[in-house]
Parts: sequence; structure tokens; C-alpha cells
Amino acid sequence: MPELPEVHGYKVYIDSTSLHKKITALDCRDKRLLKKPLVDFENALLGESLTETVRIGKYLFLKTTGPKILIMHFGMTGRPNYYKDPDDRPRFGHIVLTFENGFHLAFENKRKFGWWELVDDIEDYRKETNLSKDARELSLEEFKEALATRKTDIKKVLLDQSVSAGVGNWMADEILYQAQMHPKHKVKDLTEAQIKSIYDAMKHIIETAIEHDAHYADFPEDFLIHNRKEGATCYHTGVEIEKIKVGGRSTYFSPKWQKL
DNA sequence: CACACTGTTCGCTC
DNA sequence: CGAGCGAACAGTGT
Repeated sequence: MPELPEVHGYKVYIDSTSLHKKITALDCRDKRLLKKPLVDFENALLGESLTETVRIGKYLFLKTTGPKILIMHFGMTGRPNYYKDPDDRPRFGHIVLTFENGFHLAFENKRKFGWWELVDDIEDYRKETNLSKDARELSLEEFKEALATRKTDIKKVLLDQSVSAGVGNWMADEILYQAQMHPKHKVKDLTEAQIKSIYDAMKHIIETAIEHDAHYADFPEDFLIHNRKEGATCYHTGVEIEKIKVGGRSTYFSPKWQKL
């Protein structure tokens, strides 16, 4: 379930395996994952190399030696997989790049919610799609500004990629747990201090998660993620974690710790 | 078997 | 134009 810290790891992985190698083949098993015709991807990638990657939230932009920039979005179940033997193509490796050294980069996507796109310019794309700056780089001022026009539940707003790119379902729950904020607290009712505590929690969680390579089991013991399941109890209060729906998503929180 | 899960996107209302 | 809402999307896992 790739959110910001996981996609950060994918970036590091691709940087260390797949840059500066000429692309000799592109195989796509399911064209629904492509936002443009296959031939456009062939024209943009074959004979070129990947040169540099830029991550904004859950979006990974791959610059090439050509004029086009490849975007990978991993959806809910995606990950990259670099391998040598063609027989090792992963079961859900629906798109595969082959490099001149004979290695392959598979775009694994079990549930096919991920996709590839081609664009000319990252900033243009970011503005066209209302994608916020990456949560890791967002300032408190920018975060406040993004919340200023919003009225609905804080959890819903945190999931909006135009607010703070990269926050997903587990991170939103973790942020609100650490900021001791009820997921249904209305954004219009938040005080400055509450906004700051949400912002601080977000930053702390992102950096902690990246430090631990998004390996949840290694996170500090006071993180909700260890108890983000039915029947578990809150680390701080010992009270049972509750599961509710907010904005159609499953939401776990501690009713005693996160008051409305 | 019916449903949960994950993130984005669409279509609609206001 | 933009906020808000709910459904839709795919398909494996339970």
C-alpha cells in the first residue's frame, strides 16, 4: 500500500537500479494501465535512458534522455521490481522495460489501479492536476493556506492530494492519532495551534517512516499503526481502537485519546 | 459467498 | 470555479 514513504523507497530503488541504461524494449500486457497509446510510450522510451527521478507525493516522475517525462503512479498495490532472468518476471508485472544490459524493470500492479503517463513538464502537470507540493517539503504556511477554504472532516481533507501530496489512509489516521484530533473534526473549527500540531505530526511521521524504510514493524511503539486493527487497544489510554467510515474510507482512531 | 481493501477519478450538486 | 459527496474502477485476499 504505497503512500509517501513507500514511494520514496521505490524512488531510491529505481535510482540505484535503472538509471543511465538504454531502454531496448517495452512490453505492456494491459493497455488500461497506460494513459496514452502504447506507441507514444514506445516513441518516448525506446532507445532512450532514464536519467533522474522526482517524487511528488505518491507520483514518481522519471526524466529521460528524450524530451518526455514518464510518470508512474503505483495505485494501491504497485511496486517496481528489477530482475535479470526473463523467467523471473513477476506474476503481476504488467509493464516491463528491458535495458541494454539485459535486466528488466517490472511495474508490478496486482489490482491494476496504477498507471503510466507521459508529460513534457513536471510543474505544468502539477498545476493542471492540482497536485500539492510534496508533504515533505510543504511549509506550515502553505499547509494553513490549503486548509483555509475547507470546511469538511479533517481526515477527508488530509487525503486530498491537492492539500499535502503523499498522505494516504494509514498516514492520515496516524497523523490524527498523534495530534490527538478526532477524524471527523471539521477543518473550519480547527485552531491555529491544532493545525500546527497536525502539521508537526505529519512531518514527524513522514521522517520516521522514511528512516525505517516504511517498515511498519520498526516504527516507535507509540505509533497507531501497531494497533490499527479491530480489537486492538490504544497505547496511551488502553481503550479499544474504534473503526468508522470517514469519506468512504476505513478509519481507525482512539475515542478517548482523540476527542471531538 | 459477499465484502474489504487501496488511491484516484468521474459525475453530479451546490 | 471549486468544494463536497458517493460511486466506480480491478482483482486478490478473507
